[in-house]
Amino acid sequence: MRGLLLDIDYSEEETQPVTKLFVKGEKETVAAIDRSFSQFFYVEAENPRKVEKLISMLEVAGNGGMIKPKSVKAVKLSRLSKEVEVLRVEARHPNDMHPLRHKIRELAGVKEIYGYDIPPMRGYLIDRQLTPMDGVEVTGEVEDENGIKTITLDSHPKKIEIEKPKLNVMSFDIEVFNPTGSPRPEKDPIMMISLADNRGLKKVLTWRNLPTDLDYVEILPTEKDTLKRFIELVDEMDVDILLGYNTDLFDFPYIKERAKQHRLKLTLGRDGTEVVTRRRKMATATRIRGRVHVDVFSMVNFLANIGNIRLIHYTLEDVYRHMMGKEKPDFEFTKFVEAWEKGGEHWNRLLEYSLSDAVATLEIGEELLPLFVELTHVVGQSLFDVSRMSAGQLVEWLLISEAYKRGELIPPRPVGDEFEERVEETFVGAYVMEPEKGYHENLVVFDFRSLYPSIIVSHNIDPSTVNCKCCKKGEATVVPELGHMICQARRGFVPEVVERVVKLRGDLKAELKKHKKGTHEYEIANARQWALKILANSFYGMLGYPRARWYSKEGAESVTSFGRHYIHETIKMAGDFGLKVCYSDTDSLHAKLNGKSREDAIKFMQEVNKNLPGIMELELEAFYPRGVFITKKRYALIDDEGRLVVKGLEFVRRDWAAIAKHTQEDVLKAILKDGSPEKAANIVLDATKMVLGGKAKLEDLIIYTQLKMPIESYRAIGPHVVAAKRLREVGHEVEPGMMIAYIEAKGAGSISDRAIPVELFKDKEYDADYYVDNQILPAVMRIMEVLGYRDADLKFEKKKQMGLDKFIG
DNA sequence: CTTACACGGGG
DNA sequence: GGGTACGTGTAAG
Repeated sequence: MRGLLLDIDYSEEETQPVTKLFVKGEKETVAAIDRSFSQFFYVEAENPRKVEKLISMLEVAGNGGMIKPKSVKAVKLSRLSKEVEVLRVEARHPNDMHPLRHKIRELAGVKEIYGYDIPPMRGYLIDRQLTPMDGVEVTGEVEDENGIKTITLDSHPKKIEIEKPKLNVMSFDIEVFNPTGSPRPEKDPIMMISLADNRGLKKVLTWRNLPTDLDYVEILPTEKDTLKRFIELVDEMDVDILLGYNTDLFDFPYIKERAKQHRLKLTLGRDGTEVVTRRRKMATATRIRGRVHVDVFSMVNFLANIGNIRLIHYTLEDVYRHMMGKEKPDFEFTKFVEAWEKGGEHWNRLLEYSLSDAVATLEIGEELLPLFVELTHVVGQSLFDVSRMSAGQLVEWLLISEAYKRGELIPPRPVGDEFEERVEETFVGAYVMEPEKGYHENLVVFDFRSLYPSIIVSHNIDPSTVNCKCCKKGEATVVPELGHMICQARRGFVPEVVERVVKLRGDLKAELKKHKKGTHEYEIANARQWALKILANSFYGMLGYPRARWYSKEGAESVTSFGRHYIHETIKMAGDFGLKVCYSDTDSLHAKLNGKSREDAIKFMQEVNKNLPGIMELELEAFYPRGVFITKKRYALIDDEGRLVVKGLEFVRRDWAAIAKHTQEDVLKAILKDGSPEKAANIVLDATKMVLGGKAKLEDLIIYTQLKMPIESYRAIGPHVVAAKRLREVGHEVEPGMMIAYIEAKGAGSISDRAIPVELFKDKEYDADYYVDNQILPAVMRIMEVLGYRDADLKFEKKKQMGLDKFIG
């Protein structure tokens, strides 16, 4: 059978490890079963022959029996490009890997062990050279099992070229009952589940029978039936990719708990299996066998981390506005209970809002999936994994795969002292210019994104080439300022891979010109070149990341040293051309047009590019009509479409009062949208006047902070802890996870002493000074002070009015 | 001054 | 698979 390798899964059947490939063919999706893969690692030893003998006789007690290696044999590989003979040890079972490695580590003469920290699924893909989301051919015996056709492989699956089938993409979203502020999965039901797919399906499943005229609403008898219907629809629609927004951290864990309460198995798997949630300390991810669960938020977050999307907040609403240029309805989470209980127009709006979340998630997902599918192709790991990886992890898995192909040993991930030592190692990073603080108009931003990959390639920077022993004096390249010697006799592994990525991208950019924008071919080639660009730009970060396998402090600092050299040159050229550079960070250059036209700016860029060596290229990021620069790494810009680009200012969060958040937002808009710092100053004055005059609405003063532990566990008694105690005193049930909503009251004592839960605030007087001095002013002052305002200028006081009017003209 | 705790996305 | 998420903010102590 030939088809698309949608996903891969590893499990155990009667203690035998089994790898399952889910292959989407023209007619159906099958599970191909491979029982032939064994995990392995390599042992480097002083005397390989002797150690080989020791290993072959090895027996370790563990896993309820005696563990023996499946096989051991000597092979010739390379380590940092130098040939080395090592022993390949295969394990009968993945669980044997750990005890075997530890026992072997203790054998006399063993120097290092490689490749033990590659999980079976990933190792399988690398060893078999398969690419998920790409063509595969499987052969073997067919049988039906659990409702899915199964093929027991009789040979290794083969990577092939295929016409890509259209995938069934569905998005979903849940709304949950939240009477205590934050919903408690053990108690609070799921009110509704919305679904949208790429074939026009739009549905809201709910179990509350309130009048509504919305035709996409399907009413079910109970919450359990609603969940069952969701599972049924996923199966019926034969979903390949299931999308959600923050579903890893919220929806799936929540649904799982609700299903547990109802003793319902969440059998979303294509083979009828339950979803598997891997709960890790900080991240959880839910896997659905035979389908790919993609959390759109994690893709968005990835693009935010690499600087491709820059927003103040990454809510679905904000991301949708930014990416699709459309508004979606909003619904206050504090109004959920009322809508659920009382129905009416609120109920209709809640249903609409819920569906709009699923629709927006689908649209954003469809926009981003091509990129992540291409990353999957290049990196060679599953879409499920790739969509959740950081840029550094992507590069690392690409390198692991490339290393394996070349017979290069995979360095272990650094642990313990090695990691600690690396953290201690600091080096001079990129050049960041002190910005010309304040408000500017007519800005152009260039970036040098390909700077670091070009440096790595053209200067051959690799863990093995910095200060190598092989080059004679005069042969190696000398790094500016640092004096490191870079080997020129031997090509490094990292630059070789970077070069391949960069070259592939160059080819694609040429191919792109052959296609018309908007055609399928163009979109695919464009996603692919984008993927390659992201990867190329991530190698440097990896070199300097203490947890990276191919870490090289000397390599990383050599890259930044060359980088500083080039950016300084470019800044100088911009100045000579007549642009006024007001900020620069690493590989970017922000300049005022300074009377020049946009065309002139582009001419300048072309001029620079003419004189740059190799693949190095200065690119136009965008023109920005207005901007305000605050400090290094903190600035805000507005583009031609009126979109705000905010860097380093996103410090107003839910544990801040709404009045502070709104004032900060309004201030930024006044400065950037209206170009009026004066208007911004007046906004702050009005806000402080209102608060000091006792006129603020209580709901704008509420601070939401989550109680993360039982009250007794707190050593530092913060305001939300005191507020929670007060709630408990009047008989409320207080438990970890609850959102505490409180207001600061006027009076004596610390902030904590005066934190009153909203429910108990009643006729109390709020602490106006706190809201002005600790909420509004800190939120806006960073911005306002670079515009020449002091906090006293923005705090409404009667006696100062006269002077201030004069000041702001 | 150091230490403790919370934020993000979701509802 | 496994893990030290991660960088930055306020208030308590």
